Amino acid sequence: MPGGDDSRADVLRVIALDGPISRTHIADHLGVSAATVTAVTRDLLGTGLVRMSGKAPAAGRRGRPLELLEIDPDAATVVGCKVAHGAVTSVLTDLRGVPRAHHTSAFDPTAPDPGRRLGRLLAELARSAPGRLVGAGLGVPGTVATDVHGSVTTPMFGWHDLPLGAEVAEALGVPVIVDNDVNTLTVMQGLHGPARGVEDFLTVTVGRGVGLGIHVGGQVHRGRGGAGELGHTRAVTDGPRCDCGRHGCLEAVVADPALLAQAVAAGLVPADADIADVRTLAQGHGPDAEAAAALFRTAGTHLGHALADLVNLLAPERIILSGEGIAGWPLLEPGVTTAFQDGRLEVHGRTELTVEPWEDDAWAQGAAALVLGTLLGQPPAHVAVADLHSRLHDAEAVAAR
Amino acid sequence: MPGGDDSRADVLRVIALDGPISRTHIADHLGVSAATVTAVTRDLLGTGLVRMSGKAPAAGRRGRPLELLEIDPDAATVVGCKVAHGAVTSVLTDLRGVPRAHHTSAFDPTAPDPGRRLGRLLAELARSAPGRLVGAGLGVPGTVATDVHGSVTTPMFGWHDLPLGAEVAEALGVPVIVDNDVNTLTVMQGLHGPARGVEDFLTVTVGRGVGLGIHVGGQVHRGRGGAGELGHTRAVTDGPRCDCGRHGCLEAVVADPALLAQAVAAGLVPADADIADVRTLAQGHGPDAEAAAALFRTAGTHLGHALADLVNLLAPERIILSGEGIAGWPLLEPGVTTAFQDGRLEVHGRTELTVEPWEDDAWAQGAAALVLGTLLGQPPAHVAVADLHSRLHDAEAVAAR
DNA sequence: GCAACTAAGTTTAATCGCTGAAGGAAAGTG
DNA sequence: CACTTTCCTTCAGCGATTAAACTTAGTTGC
Repeated sequence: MPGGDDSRADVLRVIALDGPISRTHIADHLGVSAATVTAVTRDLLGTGLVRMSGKAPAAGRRGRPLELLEIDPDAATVVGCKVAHGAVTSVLTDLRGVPRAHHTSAFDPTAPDPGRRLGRLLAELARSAPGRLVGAGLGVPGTVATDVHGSVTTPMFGWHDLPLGAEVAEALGVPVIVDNDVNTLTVMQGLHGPARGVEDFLTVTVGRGVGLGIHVGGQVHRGRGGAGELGHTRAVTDGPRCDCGRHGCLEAVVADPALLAQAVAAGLVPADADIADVRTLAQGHGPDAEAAAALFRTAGTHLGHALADLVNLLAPERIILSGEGIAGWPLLEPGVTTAFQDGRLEVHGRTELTVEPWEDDAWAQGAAALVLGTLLGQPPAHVAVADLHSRLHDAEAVAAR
Repeated sequence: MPGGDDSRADVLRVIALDGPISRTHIADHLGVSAATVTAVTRDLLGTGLVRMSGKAPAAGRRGRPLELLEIDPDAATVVGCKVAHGAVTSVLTDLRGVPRAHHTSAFDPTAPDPGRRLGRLLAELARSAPGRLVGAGLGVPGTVATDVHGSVTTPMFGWHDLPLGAEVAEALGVPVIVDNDVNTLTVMQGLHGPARGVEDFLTVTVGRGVGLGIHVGGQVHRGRGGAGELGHTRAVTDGPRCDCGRHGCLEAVVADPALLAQAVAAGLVPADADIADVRTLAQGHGPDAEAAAALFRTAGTHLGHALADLVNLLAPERIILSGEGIAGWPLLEPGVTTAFQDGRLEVHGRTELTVEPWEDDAWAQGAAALVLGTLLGQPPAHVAVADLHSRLHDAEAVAAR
């Protein structure tokens, strides 16, 4: 094989991320010689994973024009999927991570046999794939063990060490990577989002719970599994009781259910209201509106403090704030900004805070990106079925038939 | 050069860390062929960095005996140094990181021109080095910028962007690596301490302040510089004022000065007492002793909570607790253990907490280990003078004369 | 004491990935 | 049409690595 497996994956990655791109630029980008790139791309073109995509004028306006190379979108397909509370959102992407199809299905994670049902659901979806399926990524709430079965523990779903990855992999017949949903979003940021190319950043999501994705040294940090439980760090001494049994957890003071409960308890909204009602109220006028707005401001302050502490601990270049709860950002913003500024040490004053209201699609796209990252040379996360690369080679063999 | 620079450093590292060791074992360890190891070790033996150290019986009790190889302790020397408040503690180590000489000198970091004074001090020490000096590591409190000058900002010393690394490097004529002192201790753990070989662990130090060393993915995490400010995360809502200007910082409730201040304020000890007096009191009997013990218990609870939150965030395999303040461990222990158990999520129940009462020497040894890590193939930290490796090659040239 | 055996370490020829240099290809320029 | 510029390819050579054969240095068993 011309160009070792490493250069191969390197070149493929550059084409996937920065394509369409010329061979000369790939060589510059990777710091290898043009000769190497010629050899490797010849191979990639042969397999059908990569194709030519027209020409562009040379750099100095004269000279031989560039031959642009890009991923063939129809050569291989990856499934990305976010498992949420009543529905799964899925995307089919090509090797660039660009979505080719979207799908949302009702899904009850608490009903029996969720792994096999999800597997069937995705297998059905995968039939419409434009290229050969080479892998699937799943983003789930809860903690994912670092074993080969992609075992998931999600109390909210009643899942305890559910071998989700293995079961879906069996149904699909391709490798499956399972990860915490916040991590999938984090991977997404690093590949296509505002944190593209940033080594150290954090993703914080607010919604039903509070999540944290930790990206350090160019990779998502998972620890021994279950890292990122920002929601269950202590925000308030002797605070309200949290679902986890402890008191004063961040989640118990800033997540949507907590805010809703506070509003109900204060008699601001009826017991059957939802969080959107509280937001609407808070954006109006009058004493009730001000009381509601104050709830958000206080929550924002707690969140801002938590973010400041994260900056003090990890010194990231950037924090990206997302999740459904960010729909209430204008209400949270005053509290967050003030506490975030006050809580940081001076040396960390340059950390940027970005707010990104991602849709569910983005989480699913991140799950696909997780697979792509592994295919394109990043260390694997939780792989449920062996060797993704061999699978890609299979795909090449088929494409080259 | 036989064996690329990479294999060379790999082999040297294995010999340094696991030596005395046979060629066959090195090959197994690195996953390379015996032929490669033969070539590389011949070269290393030629330079004098490595030497033979006897033989050992072969694996199956018969067969040719193993020829053991080890680092020549006299071939090269590294200086490690911890700059503390009234003194610097230094060690000279060989390439294994084993100390060959210790030294402590009075040093006033607040007096003028600290960089040049430290440089002269270390240059004097380095004269007694048994081998050629190849680098120096400095551990300092405060935050170290990620520039090439090893710039340090330590308010306690009145240092603001002091180019400590560059100044010491000029005096010594060798590359100097500067890092936060907790990070040097952390590197030490990973190489020779209880966290040897552990990918993800944390070092927490308690004393004059509260420090945190973050080791993830096999490396110390520094973020954009100044990561690990655990002491200035918020432990108590509306807590006592901290030196940093904020309120309720962990440091303001558990560090030695804070405990002392509390004891003085409660009238338990006179105003000119020190923290050791408070500990002695707390270990006695009577109402004052109990009141003092309660202070430690409360502080321990705050510390335990902070540790639990770190576990929830980062899911490390292990936390190592150290620092001068750990002299009071029997007093802190009840609070720490309870809060640490209560505060962790169930999934993180397996994280181990180890208490290690390191001496100042260990910090200095860690600073030396920082240089060794870089020499032996780990990514560099903050290098003040270019290319450590070329310096090692110089050393080889001399040794091979 | 001497062959037989075993395991460690060395030598050697071949392979592999990569590169520099030279050259070919495709455009614009005068 | 020659000339320049830039991109891409070809090709010989280099250096790191390896598998396989070989040497070395011990123990074991007769």
